[in-house]
Amino acid sequence: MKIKLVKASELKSEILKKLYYENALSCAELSVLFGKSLPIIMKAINELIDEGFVVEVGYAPSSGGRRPLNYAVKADAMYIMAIAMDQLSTRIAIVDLCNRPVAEVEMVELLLNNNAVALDKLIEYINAYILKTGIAKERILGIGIGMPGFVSAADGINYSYLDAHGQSLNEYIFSATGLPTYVANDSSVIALAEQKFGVAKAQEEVMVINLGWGIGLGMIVKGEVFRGYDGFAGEFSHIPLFEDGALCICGKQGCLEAEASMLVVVEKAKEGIKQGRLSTLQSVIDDPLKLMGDAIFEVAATGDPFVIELLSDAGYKIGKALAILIHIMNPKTIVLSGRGAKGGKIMMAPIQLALNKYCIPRLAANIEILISELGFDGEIIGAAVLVMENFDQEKLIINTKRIQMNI
Amino acid sequence: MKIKLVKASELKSEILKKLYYENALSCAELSVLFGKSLPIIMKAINELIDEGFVVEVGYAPSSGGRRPLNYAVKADAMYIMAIAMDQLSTRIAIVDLCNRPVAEVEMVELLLNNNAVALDKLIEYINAYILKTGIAKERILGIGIGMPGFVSAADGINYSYLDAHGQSLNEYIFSATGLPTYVANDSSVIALAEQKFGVAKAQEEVMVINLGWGIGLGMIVKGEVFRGYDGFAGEFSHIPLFEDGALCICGKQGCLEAEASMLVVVEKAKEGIKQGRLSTLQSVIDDPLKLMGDAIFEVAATGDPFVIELLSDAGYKIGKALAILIHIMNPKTIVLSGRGAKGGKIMMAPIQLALNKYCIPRLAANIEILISELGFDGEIIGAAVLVMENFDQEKLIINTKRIQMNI
DNA sequence: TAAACTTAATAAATTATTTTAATATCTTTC
DNA sequence: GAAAGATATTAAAATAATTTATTAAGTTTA
Repeated sequence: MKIKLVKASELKSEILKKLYYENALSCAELSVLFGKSLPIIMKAINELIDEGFVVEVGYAPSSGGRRPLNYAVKADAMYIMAIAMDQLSTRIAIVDLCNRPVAEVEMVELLLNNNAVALDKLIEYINAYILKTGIAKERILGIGIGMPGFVSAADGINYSYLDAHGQSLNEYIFSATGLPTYVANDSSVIALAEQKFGVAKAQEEVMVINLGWGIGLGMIVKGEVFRGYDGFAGEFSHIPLFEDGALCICGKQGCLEAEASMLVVVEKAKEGIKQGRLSTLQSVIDDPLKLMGDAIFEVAATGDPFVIELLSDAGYKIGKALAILIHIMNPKTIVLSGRGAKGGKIMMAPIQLALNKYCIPRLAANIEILISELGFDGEIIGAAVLVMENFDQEKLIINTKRIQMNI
Repeated sequence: MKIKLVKASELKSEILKKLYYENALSCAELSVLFGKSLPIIMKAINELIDEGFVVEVGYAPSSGGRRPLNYAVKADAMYIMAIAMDQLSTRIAIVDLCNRPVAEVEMVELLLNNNAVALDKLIEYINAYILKTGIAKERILGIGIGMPGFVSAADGINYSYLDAHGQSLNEYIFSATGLPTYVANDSSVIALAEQKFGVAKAQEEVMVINLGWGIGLGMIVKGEVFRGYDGFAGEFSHIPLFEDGALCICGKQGCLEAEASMLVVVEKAKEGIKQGRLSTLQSVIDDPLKLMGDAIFEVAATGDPFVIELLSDAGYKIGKALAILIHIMNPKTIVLSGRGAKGGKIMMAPIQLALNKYCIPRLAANIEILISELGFDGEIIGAAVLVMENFDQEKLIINTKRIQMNI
């Protein structure tokens, strides 16, 4: 692993971040990781222990000498509020520094589309949840929010939903809750989670496909989330893919999303069953969208031919789009994530088929396609990571005082 | 501009690189650029002067105080061998540290396709050129080579041409010439040139389109050339773009290259004229490919309707491909470069037309499309940059000795 | 036109970092 | 199972970097 250059003044917060991501490390390991001498790492670690952020967690196995003492973040030193939104509903959680929820994750209905009060509703839910869990705001490091739409994480603006009258959502929510807030596109948040805690851990070149009601793309480039110049990179689902495809909500024809998203699969399923196709789905055909979506994966697992046909068709189309992505990005790994990751196993074969057809063999040869193990939790974990990514020395100092004041 | 963290042991070579890119800088500017204190920059600069790499170049205008003393690289301290290859011919140059050729640039015929002796021929040409110019090898920093094909710059291997029996081209050419050698894909080399010395100077998110016999893509991501995991990123011209397009040399159908490359434009021109289309191109229809290509741009500039129609058609198709690229990468700038950049002006309108049709408006809105001013020199300059990108403290020390030995 | 204000370069003092050496603890090998 | 080799931690010495203060040189403004 290449060493990460950090300024001396940022060393302590960078060590804390590293421990958050890596769980447990020894001083010697941190020394090589940061390219700093042992004494200076030692000093930083001891200060972090005194400040209540880090604890010793026993000895690691020896590799031929004295056993190294491992250090880890103190899980309950601080908490992180992690929020995962989609067009229909929003999940709210507070997790500790080991990403474990400290209270039940709450799911609330919150329609984003054409909803002028969505933002204020969200803030209500946030404040209510904090109150309910009884956790002091001073112990919460910040709020991370993954949300659909054209989101500029740098500016904190979502150009599609949650209008804060041109103001930054980060600032708006901060002033309404008192907590530092960071928003980002849902797919980029899921990519963060997969690269820090998921199947793509520590990998440098990863494309994470967010299979949901739409089809999103979170990109990891050179080991970091890539968002492009305006923050809109990874707008994968609306590239012109099929010459005479279905009409898309974006107004264009032939978008991937209009051909292969979970929404389309559900609708095709309904359509097919109405026209007499046999399927065990028949019993849930009048259920709301969300339940129908869940049912599809259950039924697929039991081998329902019609559903498998639908998922295969979607998979092949996703594969064609992936072929384009691979040509441009040449990633090492592609991760199928999001709520639709459950169907990943079934889609794998048609995706590979499409890659064989549309990819230059040399490019497709070494591609590794993985299915997320974080699944539905990915966006929550990613939202927490988002807060830690923005953690710096300044915040370390602020929160040190809070811990010592024993709030 | 954000500061660049460097290890103390690499400071001098990093300063030298910076001066190479920026032409002239004061100590105070370097101090903020590297986030180091003035005394330490001062010390490094004075050492570089003593070693013969840097010279004072007069005072910069004052911004309200004492006028800063500017420093620049000593242009003739060292030389760089820069080589630009395409499938048919190869240009060889030796440039000084201001990228000025110190002898006439030589163009030699060198077919890459199915040519087992191409590599050894290249080495012959290299050695002969050095001999001819009379420059001591010890004064040449290294050889940078831009070449078509699937090139892994990291491994120094071209999987398409110039087979060195699995060995690294970098090493093979080094052992045959005694000069450190760095190869890279031609389009990525052109992108380097555009970002360091061209219209995309210092920009962070740039897509450089290499319009040539094929259509290449060099990507600048986060201010650096992006090559992907295996080094094959930017394989732009073979994405599945047109459902029933022309057959491509890659074996697939509907590739951009098979529809819009200069090769295709030339062939369509010949075809059209044979079928009776009127054009001032008529007189050169039996000329070799290269001359015909040059003629196309000359004739286009005079307003030949048939040629403009052909270029517009190609432009529209390139625009459709750019739409895909923009959706995925969200760049700030797109640069039309390579030998076909001369036709950029004419292609601009149809490209914009295609973007309007195929791009989500928000993404296309702020895109800046520029035409290269480096033109045909781009690849040569980029090849020189490639050598400087690989310049480090170790090489600085080696070459300091050489300069002091007065070779 | 001189005083006040900026900016740049240099020197000395202070602070921070790394090396080196010493010690503690564990694994391997004879 | 003791001695040799390896790794981790701690302490002291040596080195390096930054801050601060000072001098120099130029601009702006009253």
